[in-house]
Amino acid sequence: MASLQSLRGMVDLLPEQLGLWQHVEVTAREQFRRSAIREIRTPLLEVTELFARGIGEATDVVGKEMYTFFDRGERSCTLRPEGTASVVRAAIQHGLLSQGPQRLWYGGPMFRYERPQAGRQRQFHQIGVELLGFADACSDVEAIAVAWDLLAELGVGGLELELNSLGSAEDRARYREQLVAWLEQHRAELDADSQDRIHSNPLRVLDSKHPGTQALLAEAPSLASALSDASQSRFAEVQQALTALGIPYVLNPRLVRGLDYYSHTAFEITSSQLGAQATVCGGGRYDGLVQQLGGPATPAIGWALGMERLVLLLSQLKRPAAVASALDLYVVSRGEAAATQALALARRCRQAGLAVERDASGAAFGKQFKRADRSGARWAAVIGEQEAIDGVVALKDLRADGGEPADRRLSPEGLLEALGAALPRP
RNA sequence: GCGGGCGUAGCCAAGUGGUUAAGGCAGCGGCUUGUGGCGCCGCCAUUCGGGGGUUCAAGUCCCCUCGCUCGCCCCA
Repeated sequence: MASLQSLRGMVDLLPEQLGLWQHVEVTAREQFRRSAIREIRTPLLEVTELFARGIGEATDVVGKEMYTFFDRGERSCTLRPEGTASVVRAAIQHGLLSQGPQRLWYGGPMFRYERPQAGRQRQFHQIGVELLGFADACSDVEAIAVAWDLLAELGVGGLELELNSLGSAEDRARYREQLVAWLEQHRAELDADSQDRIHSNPLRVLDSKHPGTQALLAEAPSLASALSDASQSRFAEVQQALTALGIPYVLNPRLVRGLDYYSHTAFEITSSQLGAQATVCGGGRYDGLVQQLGGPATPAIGWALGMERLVLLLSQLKRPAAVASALDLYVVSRGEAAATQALALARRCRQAGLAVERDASGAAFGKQFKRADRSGARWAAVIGEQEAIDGVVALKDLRADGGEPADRRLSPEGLLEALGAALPRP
């Protein structure tokens, strides 16, 4: 293969596919606008330390999945593997939090060095929401509802909301001790991966898919029983609010999530139609992160949604979202003088708001009309040698049946007027 | 990082050791130098991801390599 290719796991998005993407983006923007959530954009590249401190040194993301390199100033830089740490960094850096709670969303590419598979790429795209400075249980549910309603609005069905509580930082620390002690006692019975995680990331052992380990875990101390009374009643509040909003959920006590910063509410929205990578949207509460990154103590909740996975679901739908506004006008011409007039006409019509394509081939009219037909345009404007001399254009309705020559001859302004009347104006 | 599957044209794809690499879509040209959708005709892979080997003979078998893909892992 002599020609150059994109890097493994880095995919091109072609015009044909982008109709769906743009539909998602427009719908999401509208959902955020209604939800009083404002956009924030942060750099794709950050100092490595941000992610190491924010996400956690022991996590897989930081430990083995980051695109990290030294720049010319010998600073260690990393392509962002997720969005939350950057948003929090930006909020701290610009004093946003001293202006009160922040309701923010972001979107764009993320990078993780993993083996690609269905629903997993090295460069992928997320849309995410971060509510900074919101402590109450209803805010957790508000965040979840924004995601849930966005997916509903897009018409994605068959989704499941999985829910768990990781408790407060103290609960988690206490439980961690219990769990490590128990795991140590049963070390020999665990699978190799889980053995490695006993000290580095014991909670993840709970989510092991190894059948033997799972069977054994039935006997392990449970996270739920380690929650303080306050944490438990907080979790109950979240569940009540979800019920009040009519959002169905299932409790998943094994849901711990891979990033260190989560506490209390953790959730994932999954689909059975995505293959092994079933999570479309995942998130949770991260009350400690802002302070950990040097900001004021700030409770927060957020989520991220995988664009590729969402688009995958959408493209499986029977009724794919209506895309691509067709062309209004296709301009056909023949001869040098006509080409200039065709260009001028196309430009004039574009200035008036019409979608116009001009055939630049100079080929036989038969060919040009074939392309005009395929372009999906509603009308064709014809400028041949005779029209060029007379300073007129012939207008032809491409939705009419036959192949008879266009008979309406109009001045350019007359054509504009005729089309303006025929087309619905926004 | 570890397993499985697969690489034939822009896309889909037949071909399972015998030599002229089916077919379809798209594209291009013509029937039709000034008028589209249908139809018909023609063109479009000196070569089967790349390299080496076995053989009289390799797209077909073997080895290596690159890539894609699915899964493990992890997560969006």
